[in-house]
Amino acid sequence: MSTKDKIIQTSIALFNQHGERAITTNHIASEMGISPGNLYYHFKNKEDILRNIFSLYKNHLKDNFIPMDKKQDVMAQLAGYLDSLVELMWRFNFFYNNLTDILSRDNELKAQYLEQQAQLLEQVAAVIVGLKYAEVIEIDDSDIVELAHMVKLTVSFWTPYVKAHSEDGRLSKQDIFGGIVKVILLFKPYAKGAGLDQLKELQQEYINKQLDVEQAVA
Amino acid sequence: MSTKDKIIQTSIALFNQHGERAITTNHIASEMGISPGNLYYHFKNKEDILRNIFSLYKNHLKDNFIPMDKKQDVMAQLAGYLDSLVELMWRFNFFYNNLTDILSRDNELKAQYLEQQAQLLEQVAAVIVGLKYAEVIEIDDSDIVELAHMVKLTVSFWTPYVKAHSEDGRLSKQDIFGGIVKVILLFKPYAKGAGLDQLKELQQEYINKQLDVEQAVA
DNA sequence: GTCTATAGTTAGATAGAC
DNA sequence: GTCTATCTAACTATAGAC
Repeated sequence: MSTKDKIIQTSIALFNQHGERAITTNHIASEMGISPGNLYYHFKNKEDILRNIFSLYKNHLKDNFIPMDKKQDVMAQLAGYLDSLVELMWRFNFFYNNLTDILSRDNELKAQYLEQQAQLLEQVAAVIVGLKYAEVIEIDDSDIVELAHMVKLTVSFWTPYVKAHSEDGRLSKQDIFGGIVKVILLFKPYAKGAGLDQLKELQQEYINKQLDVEQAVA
Repeated sequence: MSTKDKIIQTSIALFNQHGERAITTNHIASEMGISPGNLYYHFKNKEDILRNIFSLYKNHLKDNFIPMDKKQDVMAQLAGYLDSLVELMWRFNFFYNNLTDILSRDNELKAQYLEQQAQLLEQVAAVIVGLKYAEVIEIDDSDIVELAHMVKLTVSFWTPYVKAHSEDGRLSKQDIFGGIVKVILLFKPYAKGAGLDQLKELQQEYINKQLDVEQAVA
């Protein structure tokens, strides 16, 4: 791995462990065993590192949140989206913990974030519409965007919520599954008939993952 | 107002405007026209100020989130709780924006927060139970705590969510009403019959407040 | 591409006079 | 209770050698 990539990966790991605020460029360099000067050869400043991390975040969503295929099984696609969200919430959890601060310090990043989130809202709304047309759920059209916001809010802030409620402020991968259980909870009261049973089953899968002690804490 | 109280009020105002991270003890003193030394006469350090602000937060909830009276109108009591949440979300919005950081820096505050939030969870669950017994909503007992968590998550992180999505990163009091609309949205799909109509009406009230340009931006 | 050394800045906090 | 002066520590970033 190139030094540049290693700086990005080390930064993500340290930010997730200790929080973006607590980690300085010196900490990152020190953890890697390189000099601060070398870090600044590869990145203009800390914001430059954060922008590169955000690119990874964007790409993850671009690669995994592809539009629904109406000919395929809707529930299987939903499960795929939820799995990709698990990865997102785990890998970039530091980002949500300091979202307001990070965005307020960098207007360019903020602009990118706004654009990306607007697109994500569309995509989430499209999934809800897909569930509606597949008759998994029944929902007024006027509530679709509102529900999409709630899904986004939950995905974004589940990890800070868990951290705030854990004694040591730490997060395990299993905690993430609890967030997915909450996302499914958002859909569940709109479900009917066979759709309700499917959602309950899917929710139970994530409840099991959440409780599974065998689960690796990567 | 005593200098001590004025420091607390000024801190809240500055933290809400610029974020807790961006505001130093010097900024607070300067804004008040007092010396940094004077500020440190009244407070041991920045965390000491934050603990005092958290006391106000706790007291607000203690005074406004009193247990439901089953003999009184359930919907009226719900409306009262929601109004007190508006105040909470507005007045202490800086706190949620930096929740992870603030709690990770002060173990004593963290302990207080954990205790307070555990109690709040009970109270929110009790309200949901109240809505169920008043037959406003219909919900499985196993979902009540999950839904209570979602209410708490929404109340806590609605303001960071709005800030992250606003061009200038600023928040107006009207934005808060949008969060209450989301809380009601959480209940709505569980509602039935007359209860559904009442919830829709209540939600519409907050939608109107959200859109009302006359609303003061205190 | 990497290092050492360090400049420049700011935040947090204290000492001691009034 | 309030001020001035100041110190320490830490963080960001750069210069210049290798």
